[in-house]
Amino acid sequence: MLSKKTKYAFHALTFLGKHRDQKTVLIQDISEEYGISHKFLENILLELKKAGILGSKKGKGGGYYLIKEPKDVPLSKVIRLLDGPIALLPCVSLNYYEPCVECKSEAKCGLNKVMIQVRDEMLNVLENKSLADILDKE
Amino acid sequence: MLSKKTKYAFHALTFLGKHRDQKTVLIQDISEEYGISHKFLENILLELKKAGILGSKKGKGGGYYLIKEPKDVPLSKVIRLLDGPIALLPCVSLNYYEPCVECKSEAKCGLNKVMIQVRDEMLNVLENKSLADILDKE
DNA sequence: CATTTACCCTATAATATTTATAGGTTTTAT
DNA sequence: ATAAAACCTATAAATATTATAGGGTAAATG
Repeated sequence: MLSKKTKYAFHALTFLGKHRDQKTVLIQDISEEYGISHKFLENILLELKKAGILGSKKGKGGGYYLIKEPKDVPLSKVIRLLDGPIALLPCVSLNYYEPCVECKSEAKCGLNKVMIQVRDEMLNVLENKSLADILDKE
Repeated sequence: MLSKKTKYAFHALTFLGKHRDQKTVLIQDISEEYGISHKFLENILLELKKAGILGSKKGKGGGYYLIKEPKDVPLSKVIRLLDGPIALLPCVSLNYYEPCVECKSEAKCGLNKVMIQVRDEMLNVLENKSLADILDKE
């Protein structure tokens, strides 16, 4: 399951995607729409900004806005950013690789090999679906 | 990511699958092979037994053994048993459904719709890969 | 039939992660 | 100047995961 952080990130991105006609959107508008604590959401939006997905403007009249085209925000990017690895085991993660301490040889580990296949099939889905697909269905 | 519990379950099932010629396998043999605490593993094997995947024999000469054919133990079954939902959101889980508190209408939620598609594609992979696939690659 | 072996069961402690809060700092428009 | 709003870092609270403990129960053996 995704963490609440990631789910909230998707909600926020959806809201921002639906209001691209506006210059900026307040944190508060998003937090009220989904009943998310303002401060918690703030941290999430900051991370999305640092990742280059959102832009922001400080001061009066400021707020957040979507920088990227929705089709250029794959689900995989958001999940990796807020939740970490998509792979089911550390030893098959592309972005967060770590060896399994109990494993004597990855080359001989059947679980490792199967989980690489699972990872590739999951990635195929999560990299090809994007914020645009969510917005299309709203 | 899978929990250690689930990863250990896969290790144990792999070990039991590789020793199907024996009548039974000791918890200790498995725990030593993978460096898993005996007691922690015991809880995991018990759950696998309650789920009808393993059988056991008490007393001297006892131990665990695989009841099911490896091809009849899909990854999805083990993951659901030890880790819970496969779906990325509670509102799209088939086996552990819960509505999202922040959601006014699932029918109008684009995130919900996309995550249903993701779930179906993930399930397609996890239901069609089984312990047999792991054993084939050992 | 006593003893040993090994699974069975429940509770609880330790640790890690997630979720949430707090409080100040900086920037900008008016 | 003042108010509005994002920025930043630290820490507290809650929850989930991981691990341990200790006795209970069944079966085999001599």
